[in-house]
Amino acid sequence: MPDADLRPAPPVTPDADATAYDPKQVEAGWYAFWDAHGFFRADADSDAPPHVIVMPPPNVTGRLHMGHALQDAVQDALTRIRRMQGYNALWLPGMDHAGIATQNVVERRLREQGIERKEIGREAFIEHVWTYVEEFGGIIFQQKRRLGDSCDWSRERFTLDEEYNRVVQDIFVRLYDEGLIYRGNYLVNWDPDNMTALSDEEVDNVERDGQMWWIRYPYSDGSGHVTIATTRPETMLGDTAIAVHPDDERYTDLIGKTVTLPLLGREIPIVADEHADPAFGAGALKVTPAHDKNDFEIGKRHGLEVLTIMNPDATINEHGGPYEGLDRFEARKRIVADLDAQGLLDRVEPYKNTVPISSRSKAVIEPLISRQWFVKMKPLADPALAAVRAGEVTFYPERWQNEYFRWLENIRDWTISRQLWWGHRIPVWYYTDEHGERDESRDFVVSVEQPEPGMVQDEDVLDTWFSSWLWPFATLGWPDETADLKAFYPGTVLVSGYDILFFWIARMIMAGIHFTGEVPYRDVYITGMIKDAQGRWMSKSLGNGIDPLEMADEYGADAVRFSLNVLCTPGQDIKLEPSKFEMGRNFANKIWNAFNVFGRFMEPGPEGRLRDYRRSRSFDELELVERWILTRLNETIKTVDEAVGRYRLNEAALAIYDLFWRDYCDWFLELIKPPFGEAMDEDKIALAVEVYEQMVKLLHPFMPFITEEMWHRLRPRAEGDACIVAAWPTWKDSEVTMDKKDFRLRERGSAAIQSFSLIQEITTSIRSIRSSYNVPPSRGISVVLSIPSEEWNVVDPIGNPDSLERMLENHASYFEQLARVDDLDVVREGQKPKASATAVIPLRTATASIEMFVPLAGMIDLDEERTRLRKAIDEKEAFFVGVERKLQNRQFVTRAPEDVVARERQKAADAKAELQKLRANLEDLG
RNA sequence: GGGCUCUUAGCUCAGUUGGUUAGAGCGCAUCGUUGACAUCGAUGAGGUCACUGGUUCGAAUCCAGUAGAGCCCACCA
Repeated sequence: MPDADLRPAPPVTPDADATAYDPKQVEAGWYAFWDAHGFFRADADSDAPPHVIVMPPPNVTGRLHMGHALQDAVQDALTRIRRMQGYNALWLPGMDHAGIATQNVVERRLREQGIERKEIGREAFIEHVWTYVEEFGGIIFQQKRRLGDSCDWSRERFTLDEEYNRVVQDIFVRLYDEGLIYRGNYLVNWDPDNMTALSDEEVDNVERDGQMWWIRYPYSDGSGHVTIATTRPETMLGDTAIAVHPDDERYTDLIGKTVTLPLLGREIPIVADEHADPAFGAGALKVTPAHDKNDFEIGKRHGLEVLTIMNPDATINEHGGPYEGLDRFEARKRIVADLDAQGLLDRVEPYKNTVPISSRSKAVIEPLISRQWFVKMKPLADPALAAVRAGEVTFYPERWQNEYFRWLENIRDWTISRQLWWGHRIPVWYYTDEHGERDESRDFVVSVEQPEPGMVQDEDVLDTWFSSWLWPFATLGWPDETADLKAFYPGTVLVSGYDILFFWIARMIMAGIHFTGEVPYRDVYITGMIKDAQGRWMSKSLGNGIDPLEMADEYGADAVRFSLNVLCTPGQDIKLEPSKFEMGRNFANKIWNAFNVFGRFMEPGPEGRLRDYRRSRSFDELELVERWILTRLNETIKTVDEAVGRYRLNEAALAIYDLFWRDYCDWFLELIKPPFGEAMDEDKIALAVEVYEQMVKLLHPFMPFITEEMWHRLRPRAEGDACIVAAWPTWKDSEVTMDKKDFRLRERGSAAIQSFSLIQEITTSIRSIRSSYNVPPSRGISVVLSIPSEEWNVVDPIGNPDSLERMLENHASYFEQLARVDDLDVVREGQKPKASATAVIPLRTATASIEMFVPLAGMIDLDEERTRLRKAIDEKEAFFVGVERKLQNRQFVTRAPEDVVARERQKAADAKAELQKLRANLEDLG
C-alpha cells in the first residue's frame, strides 16, 4: 500500500502571487491519492443503493482513442455523480481478448521477427500471445488512469481469464444441452485472409464499381446458347445448373435441356426456379450452390450437386480443372480471357454492386460451405424483444430501441466457431482412431472437461462476442451466487456507441435474460461516434485521428473531459478538432483564477493549516448579490439533477459552466472583491468559499482533477475527506423559483433574483451608453434613475420591506463597482438633465419602467444619441407590433390559456410605456 | 428496396412535453492591461430556424411532401 497521501500538501495560505494554472501539475498526483484511499472501490456489503456500470471492455492490445475518451468521460461523470450522491457506485473495468484482432497483431509482430505462426504451432503461438498481452496488455488502462477514470480496479476482469473461460465453456455446454447450439455444414461468410468463418455482423457490404460479364453457355445439343450475366465469372467452375423463371416465355421450352459448361465441358441442366428474375440481366441465372446463398437454396430445391471449387485460402481447388491453384481473382482474369478467346464472352459492362468485405481483414468475403457451430437465435431473441417492449430496458435516445427491434425481429443464427487459435476453445471432444486422428464416424461429446483419455478437443475457438455477451454477469462471479452478483446485478446503465448495438448490446440483453432471468441493465445510453472535422471516421489509414492523451497533455485531462461532455448530445455524432478542447481549458483556467479573488485574502488557521471560513450570517442577513448567487446556485443544482436523470450530461455541464462563469465570476466576484488595497471581509470570504465549494462539487464529475485540487485549497480537510466522496449538493424547492421559459419574466421569481436582475439590466444599459460614447473606464459618471411615481407603492420587486427606490439607492455601490457610477440619483418622475444619454429599463413585474439619464456634458453627440434612440425605438416597435397583432386576434385571446394572454398583455403594456419614453427623449433632442 | 438521422448566426453545435424579443463556444468589430484571469473583461454586429403545404389561437418544435448530406439493414445474379 503506497503512502496514503501521495499528494504534496496544498499550500497553507494560497499564494498571493499565485502561479498560473498548469494542468500537468494539477493533474499529477490526485489519481494516486484517490486510488490509495480506495475511493474507487464499491462495497458488496453496503446498504446504499447500487449504481453499476460495466465498462465496455477495450481490446487487450488496444490504445486509447477518442471514442474511449468520450465514453469514459460520460461513464466516469455518471459514476462520480452517483458516488457523491451516496450510491454504492461501481464502474467495473476489464479487457477483451479480441480474438482476430489480437491474433493478427501478434502474428504480424512475429512475422517481423521471421516467425510464422503455422511453423511454431498452436501452443507456442498462444504462449507468444500471452507474453505480448502481459507486456502490452495494460497500457490502455494506464491511459484511462491519466483521464481520471474512477473504475474499481480491484474488480478488473479479462474475457479470457481462467474463471471467465470456465463460464464461457459452461454456457456453451448449457446452450448445447438446451438444443440451442448445433453443428452443421452451411454456407458461411469466409474470410480468406484470416481463413476463418465470420458472423453476418462481421461482414460489411460495400458498394463498388465492378463489372458484369455476359457469358454464353452453349446448349449441349448444339442448337445455340443461353446467355447469363454474372459479377463473379470464376464461380462458373462450380456451376451445376442454369435457372430460368418458370413463366419466362423465352425459356419455357428450354427447361429440362442441358448446357455444356464452358471451359470445363460439364453438362448441367436448365431448371425452372422462381428466383430467376426475368427482368434482370438475361433472365437466365447460373447456379453455383457452393458459392452463393441464393444458389444454395436453388440447389436444395432442385437437388443439385454442391460443388466447392475453392480452398480456404481462396485459391481454386481440384474441381477447377486447368485453373487449379490460381488465386480467385487471377482465375477470374484467365477465365474471362479464355471465354473471350472461345467467343463465349458476350460482353462486359460496368456495374455497381455491393461486395461483402471482412470488417477485420478487409478481404472480400467468399461464401463457402463449411462445418461450423451455430447458435439458434430466435429462442433467445424473443424474450429480449419482449423485455424491451415491456420497458424493462430503456434506450437513450429512444429511437435506438427501434434499431434493436428491427435486428432482433430478423435475427439469423449466429456462426460462433472461428478457425483461429487465440480465444476460448470450443468444449467439444472427438474420439480418435489408432493414428490419433479424429474419428468422424463416432459422435462427438460436448463437455468442459476431457471426457475420456485420448479424446481430442475441437480445434476451433469461439467468436469473441460469445464471451463478451456474458460480460455484465460473468464479471460478477456468475454462476455462483456471489456477494458481488447479488449486490451489482442487474446493472444500472450501459454506455456505448451505436456501432456495437447488435454485436454486443443486444446480445448482452439476450444472454442476461436467458441465463440470469433478468435484463443486464435498466438503461442503455447510446453515444454518438467521434468523427474528424470533415465528418469522416477517424482511422489510422486516413491519419486523421486525434490522440486523447496528446490532448490531455496540451489542454489537460479536465479540459478534454469537460469539452467532450459538452459536445456529447446523446446519439449525435461529434465532429471533433483539437481546438474544441480550448473551451474546457479556458474554463479550467477560469476556475483556477477565480479562486484567487478571495483566496489571496485567506489567512492561515491554527497549526499552520488552512483556516476554515464559515458563514455566520443567515440568508436574510446576506447582501443582495449573495442572496442572488445562492439562489442561482440552488436553481442550477436542480437543473443539473434533472439533466443527469435524463442522461443529458451536456446540459448539466453547460448549466454549471454558466453559473460559474456568467454569474459567479462576472457578477458575484466583481461585486464582492474589495477595492484597491483593502482587505476582504471575512464574512464575504466565507460566502465566496461556500458557493465555490458547492460549484466545485457540481463540477467534479466533469473535471475531477482541478476540483479535487481546489477542494483542498478551500478549507482544511480531515484525513479521508476528498471532493470525490463529498456529498453532492442538494437543492431546496422553496428557493427554486426559476421560470425556465424566460429568465427575465420570472413572475414568481424570488426577491433576490428579481432585484438583482434589475440591477443587471441597469448596469448593462449604463455600460452600453459608456461604450457608445467611448467614456474612458477611468472616468466616473453620474446616473439618474427616474422611477414612476404612480407605481411607487405597487412595484416592490425585492419583496418586503424594501421599496424600489430604497433598493436602488442601497445598491449604489454596485453601480459604482460595475459601471463606475460615482453619483447615483434615484428620483420620482425626474426631469431629464441637460445633455444626457437616455435609456428605458422595464420593470418586469409591473406595467412600468425606469427611465435612465446619463448626463455626459461635453460628450454627447446629438446625432449619435438620435441614432441610438431611433434604433432602440425601431426594435421596440417591431416587438410591440408583433405582440399587438397577437392580442388583436380574438381567437388568441379566447383560446389561449389565460396566463399566456396575460403575459402578452403585460409585454404590450411594457413596450408601449417604454416607447413613449423613448420617443419623448428623442423629441427632446430636437 | 426498406428504415433512421441531420439541415438553426461566418464555423461547430444546444434548444424536454408547441407559447422566450431563438441561445452557446469559436470567429468578427470597437474599447480596455498598476494586481483573479488577455486561456481575460466590456460593448456590439450577425439568423425569413433547408424548402413547400397542413394541424393549431400560436410551429425551430407536431404531421405530410420536396431538396441536399450522412448512417444502418437487405439474397437480386
